[in-house]
Amino acid sequence: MEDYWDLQAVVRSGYNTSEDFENTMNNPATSLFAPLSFEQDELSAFPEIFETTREDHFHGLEGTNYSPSFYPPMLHQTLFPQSLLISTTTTTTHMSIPKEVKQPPAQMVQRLVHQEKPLSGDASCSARGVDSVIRADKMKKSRKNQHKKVVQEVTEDDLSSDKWAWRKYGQKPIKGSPYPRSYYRCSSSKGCLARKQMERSSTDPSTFNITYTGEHSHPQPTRRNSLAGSTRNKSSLPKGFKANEPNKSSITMDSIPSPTTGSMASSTEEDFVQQQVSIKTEQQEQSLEDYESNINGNIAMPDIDELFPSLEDLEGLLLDQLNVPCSLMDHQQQFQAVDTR
DNA sequence: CGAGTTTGACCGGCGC
DNA sequence: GCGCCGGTCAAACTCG
Repeated sequence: MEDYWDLQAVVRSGYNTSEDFENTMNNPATSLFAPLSFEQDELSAFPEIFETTREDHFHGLEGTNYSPSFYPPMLHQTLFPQSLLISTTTTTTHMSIPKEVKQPPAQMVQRLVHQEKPLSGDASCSARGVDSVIRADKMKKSRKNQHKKVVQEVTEDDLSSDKWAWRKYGQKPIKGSPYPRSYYRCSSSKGCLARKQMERSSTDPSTFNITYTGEHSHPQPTRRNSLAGSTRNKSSLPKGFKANEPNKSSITMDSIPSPTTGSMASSTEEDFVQQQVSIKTEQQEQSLEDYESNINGNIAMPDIDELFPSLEDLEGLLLDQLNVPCSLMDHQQQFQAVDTR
């Protein structure tokens, strides 16, 4: 049961208040999928979670009917099995769902919310010649870009799932960390302001803390590292990071944890359901990525409703395969009611 | 030859 | 004002 703490953290992060969360936990249908209940002191142990609002997730999708947080936890985990990492201009959310969900919350919930200070106004450039002024101005522009920040903790396997093309432009030793931090910028488009910082976690060297700043000014490449002739950074691991590390293959759906692991006996029926849901998950993740990248690229997009299964479909899936009656429409209405408050 | 990486230098922010 | 620190630049280098 305790294996689900992170699941609840993710789901809870979609609620505006702890009260909303508790209400949902008390709903019989929802609690069916979220059997674990937190003690009050456990809830208060992670106040930062409640600072994260639904708008933080899937930023840019406002105004659409899409509202992923109303899925009950089991479905939420199934549909969005990895990190929810969308930030607004003022708040950054870091939600990491590890493949092995065995660790206590304190070890896993790290930096949840960042508040970036606005840059101080007219930082005058010390005159070291025209080049310095131009350079400083460039730097100022790029640093202005940092007001949007997304922090992600990933395993080495997940590094290869980054579909953007990055070019390394620096590496620095960081005080307090035995591992250097690498700096990358998007190499797909010249004017793209997207940046990425990668640093091996000092607490868990098998994972990396990745910070994304800025936004891509272009659609996502159809395939990762799709630059012509570029084969040099396939592993996405800088030299210093690769010591004793074999090249990892791309993430597969097989590696994504089952939401039922550890709490339900395995069976062929469940395997079938998991398989079907995994297929949907892969399609949905790709759809969401495409949608987000195309928003950035100002490309006309189909209605968001076309990208995800209807609630009726999901209800049918639950009923047919798990024999679990559940009214997701009620959940949606419940969360819409919360939204309008 | 083009694209990515390495690495020392430079810059601005911040705390003292 | 000074020094530390993180982020960036850019020349040199590497690789396919």
